[in-house]
Amino acid sequence: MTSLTKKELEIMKVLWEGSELKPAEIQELVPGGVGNAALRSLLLVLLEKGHVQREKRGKAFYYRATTSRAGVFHSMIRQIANVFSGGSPRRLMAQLVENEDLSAEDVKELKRLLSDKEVEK
Amino acid sequence: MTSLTKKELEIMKVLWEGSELKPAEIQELVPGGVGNAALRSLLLVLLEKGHVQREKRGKAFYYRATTSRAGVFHSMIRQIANVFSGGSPRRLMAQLVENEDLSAEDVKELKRLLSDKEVEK
DNA sequence: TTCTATGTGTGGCTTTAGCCACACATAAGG
DNA sequence: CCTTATGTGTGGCTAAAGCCACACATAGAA
Repeated sequence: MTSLTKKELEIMKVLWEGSELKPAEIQELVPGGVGNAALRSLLLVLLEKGHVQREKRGKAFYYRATTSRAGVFHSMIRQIANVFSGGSPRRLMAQLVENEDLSAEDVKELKRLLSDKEVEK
Repeated sequence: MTSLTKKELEIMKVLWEGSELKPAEIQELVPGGVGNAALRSLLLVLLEKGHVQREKRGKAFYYRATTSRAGVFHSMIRQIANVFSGGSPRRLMAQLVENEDLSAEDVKELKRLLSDKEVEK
């Protein structure tokens, strides 16, 4: 899975949330902001990399994501884990518990999720 | 805090683990591998960005990290959270619980960590 | 049918990342 | 003192990221 640059990721974020969109629509939703021509260039790159497909409807191309949000998430997490926790997801999560000050409620919720996980095994 | 590129991050990883090192020493430890001259160029960039300091001892400069591992970790996590969980660390962790198949032992350990967190509040 | 607003394709620009060759400097050992 | 192994500084290269101007195309309204 070819990796995504910062700007490409912003675009994928929009597509993961918005299903089928044409450039002008995507443009307005890109978090960092981007010109129309620049956006279209990036869409072509994403097309080549296989991260999106497009289909002509009327005058415009409509784009949709083809690579899964979860897959990209997973590989980004793995990269971070490699640097900060020797590749271990568990140790990564442990560091998150330490560093990202969670509210008492957050902690409760997470414990609940983990318990569910235990049961379904 | 200026952000780090892939290669710069690899170098910082080495420095976070190795305290005071000269280029030749760093070079051998960089995970992805890198030429000596290339490495030194990157060190100068890191110097300008304020991520490292250096001090001459004998013939060589010895480098050490000045930005904290935890700080960089935090900001990288925040970036990922922005894309994948609306900026919320809790939801990020929830996604990790869902996606990163943890062993039964991992789950237990994490619950324990969370319980500790609860107590110390 | 003609016009126009909306899209597209193309070519090319600037900046940054990443890398390296080569000339010069110098600590430290003989 | 002289040599040499080890570092450094400089200048510059290529590839990729990110961006945009402008000419051409055409769906759909008038």
